[in-house]
Amino acid sequence: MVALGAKNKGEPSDLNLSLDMASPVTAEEAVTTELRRAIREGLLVPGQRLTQSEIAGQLGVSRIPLRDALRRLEVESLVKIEGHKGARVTELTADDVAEIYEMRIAFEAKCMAYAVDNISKETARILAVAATASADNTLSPSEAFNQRRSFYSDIYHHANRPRMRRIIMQLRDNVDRYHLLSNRAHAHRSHNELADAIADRKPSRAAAVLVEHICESRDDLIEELERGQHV
Amino acid sequence: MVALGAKNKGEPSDLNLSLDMASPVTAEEAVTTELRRAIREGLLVPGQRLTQSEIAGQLGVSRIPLRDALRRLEVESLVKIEGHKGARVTELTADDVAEIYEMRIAFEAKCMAYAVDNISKETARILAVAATASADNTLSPSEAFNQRRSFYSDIYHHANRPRMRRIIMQLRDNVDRYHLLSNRAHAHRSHNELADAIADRKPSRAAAVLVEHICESRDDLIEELERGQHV
DNA sequence: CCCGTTGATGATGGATACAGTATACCGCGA
DNA sequence: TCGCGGTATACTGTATCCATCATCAACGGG
Repeated sequence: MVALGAKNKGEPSDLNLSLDMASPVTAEEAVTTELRRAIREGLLVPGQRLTQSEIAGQLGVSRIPLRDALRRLEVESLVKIEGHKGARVTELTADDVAEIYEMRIAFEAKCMAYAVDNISKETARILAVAATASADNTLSPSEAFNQRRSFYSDIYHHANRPRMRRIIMQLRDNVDRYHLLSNRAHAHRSHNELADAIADRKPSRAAAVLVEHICESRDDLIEELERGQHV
Repeated sequence: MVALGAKNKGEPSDLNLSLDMASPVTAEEAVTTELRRAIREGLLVPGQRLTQSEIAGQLGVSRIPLRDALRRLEVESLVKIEGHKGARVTELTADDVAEIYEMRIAFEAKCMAYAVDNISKETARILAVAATASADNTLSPSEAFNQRRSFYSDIYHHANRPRMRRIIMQLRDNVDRYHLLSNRAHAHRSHNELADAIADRKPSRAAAVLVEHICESRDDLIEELERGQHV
């Protein structure tokens, strides 16, 4: 079950993947979760070829559940499956990133406002604490990322928009993997402002702060992407 | 290859499905398209159980491509797959519909404005003609529906927002199948207004007309749904 | 008479095996 | 030497088969 990257052929497939097999009912579910995580955290880099037998072997499962997982991830735009040619991790252009952020802004602003509008005073306090905590960068970058991710997931949960929340998280997954490069200078200040707005339960202010934060993040990423392309 | 509904067991599975096999490269692709169409057009009603062997047999394929298709449709929220229990066509509550429409309004308004902003004068004229044509109800309800659907798909294509467009079409698929019941009284007027706005190339006006149109459609559907629930 | 248990049945999830297609490599000819 | 064609290979797509789990009904006990 535990996996091992061994047969590097030419692609940089040094990935070591493993399934936890804790909660999921089916292997396909476990594979999907693991692959999604691997892509989000950059273990599977954009453009990388995903050979079915290879990945399946590394995960200790057959090709069937792996294919199911790939189909799902394709609808989530994390991989691209082509005819009889195979699957690859999707690559994003600057335009793609801009479009994704446009959608994120539209939905996340709504959800943030709804959430802050709905939550009780105690919940607001708890979430504000979580916001400041996720700004503390005493932990590793990837850990901090997961922290922030679950923080937003928690907040948006209170917006009572399950479908919108799901789309938001998918959109985040699509761009998050590119954020390994970006600098996170103003993240602290933004998150603290957001925590204040949440604690004070001011929906429109929270949404505004969030939008500004997302815009900064977007501009960083796009700049990084375009710089990388010019090289 | 041609299918035939025969073995009704208890569920109202009178469906007759068939694959065209024209363009698609893989059987899974054909199955996905056909199932999506069947769900959108109401051949597969919400809540209906989708037994793998049955559907696969009716489509003349094995269970494998069918399962792949189901996985995709699950991410699109058209079917719900549960553990070891099977797949069903998803049902929508009034809240779900409201949420979906909220997202549609946000995205479609943007796309309509972008599209009208981008298109040339000739394209505007062509699209306006298509808009009025799709309002002419000399053809069957389902035909009119597909006409409108492809009309919007065409327009949004000019918005240069491929991801947003894809999400929009998925959201439409999720609610369209409930529109068989709804009355389409004001559709004519709205579409004519929209055609004018497009022909005049006024983005904000086109978006406003569209939003109003979508809102009317939403209210019709929600009212219908709640009436159905109270019965 | 009711309820919990247990066995049978059917469907789903997964593995193995096979067919078809795209790609790469190699040889041939200009 | 370069371009082209053919074959060989490797991977994908699909079908068939097996294991596992859920559902339901019958049976026995309280």
